Amino acid sequence: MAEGLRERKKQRTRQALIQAAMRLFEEKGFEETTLAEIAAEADVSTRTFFSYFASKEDVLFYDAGARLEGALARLSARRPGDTVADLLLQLIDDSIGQAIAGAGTFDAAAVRARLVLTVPSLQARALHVLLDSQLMLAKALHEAFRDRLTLSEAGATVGALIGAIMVAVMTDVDENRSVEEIMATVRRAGEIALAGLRALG
Amino acid sequence: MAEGLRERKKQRTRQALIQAAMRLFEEKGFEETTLAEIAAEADVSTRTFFSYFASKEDVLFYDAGARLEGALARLSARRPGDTVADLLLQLIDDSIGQAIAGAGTFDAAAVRARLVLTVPSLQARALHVLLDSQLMLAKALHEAFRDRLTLSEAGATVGALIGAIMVAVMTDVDENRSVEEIMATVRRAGEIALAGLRALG
DNA sequence: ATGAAAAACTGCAACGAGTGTAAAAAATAA
DNA sequence: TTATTTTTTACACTCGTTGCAGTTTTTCAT
Repeated sequence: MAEGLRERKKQRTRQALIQAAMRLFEEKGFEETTLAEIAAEADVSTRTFFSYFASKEDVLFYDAGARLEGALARLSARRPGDTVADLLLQLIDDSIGQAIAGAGTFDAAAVRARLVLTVPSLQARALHVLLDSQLMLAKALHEAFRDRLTLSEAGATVGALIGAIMVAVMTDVDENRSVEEIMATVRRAGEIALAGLRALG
Repeated sequence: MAEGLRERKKQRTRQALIQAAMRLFEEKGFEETTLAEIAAEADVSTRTFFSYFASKEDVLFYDAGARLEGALARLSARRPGDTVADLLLQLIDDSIGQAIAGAGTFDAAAVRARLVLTVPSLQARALHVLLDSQLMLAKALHEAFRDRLTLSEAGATVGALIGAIMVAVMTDVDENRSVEEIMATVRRAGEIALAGLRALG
């Protein structure tokens, strides 16, 4: 773990950039925050920002990789008795759990959610990140259920579940529904998407 | 229909911009094509481009609005006997039909498909356009089946169907599957996503 | 037709994101 | 310490995008 000073310093710079960016995005909005400001706040040159993140948008999704890793681990830890639907619904529960857990303190997830809902370019980027995740999840699901699901079928399954939840939640958001209502919608969307799976076996 | 010279000229300029852009994207790639080149090819100033399209990416999706209109019309033309699943699968058939119909001549859809699959920013933008469409479709589906589907449920249904197809197709694309295989996957994904709907009634 | 009003187009200046490059600074290994 | 490797920095440049002010084109009432 002791990776040497160089590595530690890089992690510190990365964290500084993330925190500076999140703070500024929260405070003045995404488009109103300039890259120069983020770099200044993190005390590095503007150029250096780009050796840590490929774009201004990427900072916001700094933990996407870790999140995905967790989900993939869940899938590969499938126990013989688990059904496809059970395993996937577990993933959803996990995500909701994480969201609730982070509801105290300074919540990066909340800032991100607000930004993604209001800034078109961020929404687009979020969808792109989500698609990549779904492809990986599909692969993992296929591995976990080699006997029952082709890769395409695993893709359809993951896509149906995530797609159902995402669109249902967005309609709720458009209608200014409360958090409780949205949570209920997530459940219901999961049912709708996976009911077929149970029916088809 | 005769909207006057002004309107006709605007349509011509719009078409010129679209064709110039598509030709250049096809020829040299999206990122390699500069806005100045597109404008020059269409014989307008760079500045004028932006009174027709909000961004370079938007040109590629010039027909998204019309496509969506068509789908929405289909939904509102629901006849009393139609089930939700039938109506939605009809939409899918329509889209496939259009894709095949356009397979001759200079195919804008094919160019767009290739670009969307290879240029990350375009993929993100496409997903964003698709999400918006899904939200509208959900609203229309809700209107068409007021008695049976809440708005959230309509969202979940549309999201499940489109999500299933999209992710399944993308896994196929990643695996270099043939067009025939992909078409089969679309069918199968539709089944998986909507089987639950039939089961739930 | 003619001139005023509205709409569209243009050139120009400016800003910010992102990239290539070469030099400076910092960390590592010897 | 010195030599080597990695990281950071400054600088210059391209490109997408926007605001603005002035010019051209179309419309429309007379």
